[in-house]
Amino acid sequence: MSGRRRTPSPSGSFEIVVEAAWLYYNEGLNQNEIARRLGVSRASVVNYLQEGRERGLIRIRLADEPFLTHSLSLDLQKRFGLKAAYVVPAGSPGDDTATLLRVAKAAGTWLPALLQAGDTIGVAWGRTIHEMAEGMETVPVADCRVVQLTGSMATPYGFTAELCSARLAQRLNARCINLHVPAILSNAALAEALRAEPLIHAQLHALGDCNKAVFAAGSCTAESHIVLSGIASAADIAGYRARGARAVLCGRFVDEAGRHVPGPLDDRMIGITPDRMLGLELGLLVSCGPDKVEPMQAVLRGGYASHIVTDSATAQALLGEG
Amino acid sequence: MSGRRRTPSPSGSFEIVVEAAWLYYNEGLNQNEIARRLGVSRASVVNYLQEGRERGLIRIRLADEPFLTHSLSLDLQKRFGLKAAYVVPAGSPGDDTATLLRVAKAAGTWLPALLQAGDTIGVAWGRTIHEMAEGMETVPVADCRVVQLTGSMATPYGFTAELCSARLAQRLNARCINLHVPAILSNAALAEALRAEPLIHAQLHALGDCNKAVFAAGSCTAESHIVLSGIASAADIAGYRARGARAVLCGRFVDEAGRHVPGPLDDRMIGITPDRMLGLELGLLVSCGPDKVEPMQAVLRGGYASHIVTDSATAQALLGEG
DNA sequence: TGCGGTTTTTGACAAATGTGAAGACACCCT
DNA sequence: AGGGTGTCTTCACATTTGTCAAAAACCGCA
Repeated sequence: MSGRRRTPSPSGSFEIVVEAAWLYYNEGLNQNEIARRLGVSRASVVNYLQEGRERGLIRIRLADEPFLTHSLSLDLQKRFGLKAAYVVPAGSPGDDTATLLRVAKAAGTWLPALLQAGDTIGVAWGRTIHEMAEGMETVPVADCRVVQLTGSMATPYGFTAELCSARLAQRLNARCINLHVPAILSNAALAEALRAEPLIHAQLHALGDCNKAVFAAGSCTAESHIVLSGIASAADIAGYRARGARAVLCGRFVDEAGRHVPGPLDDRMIGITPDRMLGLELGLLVSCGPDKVEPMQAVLRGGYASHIVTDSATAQALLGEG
Repeated sequence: MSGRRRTPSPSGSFEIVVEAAWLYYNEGLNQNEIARRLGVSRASVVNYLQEGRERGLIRIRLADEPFLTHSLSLDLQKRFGLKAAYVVPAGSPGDDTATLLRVAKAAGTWLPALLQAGDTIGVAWGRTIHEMAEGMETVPVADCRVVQLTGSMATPYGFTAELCSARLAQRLNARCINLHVPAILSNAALAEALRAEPLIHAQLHALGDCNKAVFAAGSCTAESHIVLSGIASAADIAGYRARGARAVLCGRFVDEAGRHVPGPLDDRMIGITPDRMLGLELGLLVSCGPDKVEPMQAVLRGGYASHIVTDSATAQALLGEG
């Protein structure tokens, strides 16, 4: 749990680390007894255990059940026709970052249970998704692919669409299929030309192989990610909003019922379209925060999600209105 | 991990337990910080965490990988054509009970990963199997059934075939199909009559639905379980052994190549036969100890197992001879 | 409102765990 | 052989965690 420790290197024999960890976690001995049995000082036992934790030998997690069977979970499930809803406690209200990290963490621990060997998982872009991939443990999924659902974009934050998918792929020991093009081009002709490029074409084609997807709901306001990252201008947003857009899903605008709201940007964008995100085996919506309530509702009504991860305050808000 | 604690009851709100556990295990705060945040004494935090552990909210386990990728594991896998081999460190040599508990524990943590929704799991009888079921955490598997592969028997130990399957079913939240008849009758006619009983017949029929099985290898000697529990006499064993029997699999005798060795007891026994244990999706052999080396080799050669759990000393012995 | 009985919380102490600097050890290079 | 270099271990101390008995809060009931 606590901070860095131990002398540098990866240490000699792993055997003894395993033995110490076994005695400590499986047999419940304390460090003194272990030290005696192994014939080393207790401090060494501390080091072995530390190394075990660092190397991922020791896995500590909270059970999923309490979060899945919470009354808010069941309500969300029923209201929006979901297969399951993971609701984490909101924690300190006001601290949006803390809550976001909780939701991301929860998504990261839950995700492996939702995957199977052979899956192809589409991944969207966003802070939550990024934190999810970053913070999760490595859990190999056999014969698995991760594909990037949207093109790249200028990054006002420290992460990119590539990073989201690459990191997740790494965590799952999956092959990563990136989409090495900008999310938006300055004109439709160029976008069209790029889409026709063999390499890009193949990558876009791979999107059709996705049987599962992980995404967030983006807000459709002047402060949204999509504006800050330069995909759309505040004017664009205003225009879309006037035409009913209430959420952003993988860069595309959708209205309050989750229907795609086409517009001037579509032709210039490269990435998955909403129609292709319907009917997947798994659609995992990972989002939270008061500003995401409206977009989440839109995405949920559109039927894009079969599963959701959020916090209790957001869940309450989702259920409260309408 | 440590001993009993806390005042009796199941405590009021679970919310705060979850919150404390989240802060402690997911966010790495120490108990003082948590106490401050929650506005309670640190002692209360200790109690919440204790309760979380008791209620199964907090799951601590060692990763499977090190045990599956150990060189002995790979050797076993290759030598006996297994899909995977879980080899735990032998620990204190000479202390057979300690090793058996390790193997049982390992089997219990590994098993859920080998199961899927919809499985029907056949379960044999034995100390190892019993300890496995007893010591494992509850991990619900959807739409799952556990069936008892052998009839019941007098119990010189504290457990029965019923208990093995019942407890495992409980751990997996599975339906349990018991076989409420003696494993052995005093004469073939009676056994025949029992087998024809509608209720028993249906239960025996259910054995055919098993797609997975968990079993141990029994030794074929005068000291074996099968003698101590009164199924066979020392004389029976001697006879079978003279005819090549080297192991006991679910109460039936098999030779060094794992072929069924028929004999006088078969007609009087009620339970699965070796031929029906071949070709399952999963055959999990869980055994260890020097006396089990010969029987395990027989069972492995017979192709009954696709997966195995054992300790490193036993693994070495299995590989060493022949 | 006051009173047994019970559950929950807490403060003070005890035990277990974590840390940093110093020491031991092995290995390699000359 | 000698000395440098890096790893691994250990000692002495700091921090964190666990325990117990006593106090506080709670609850139903007269």
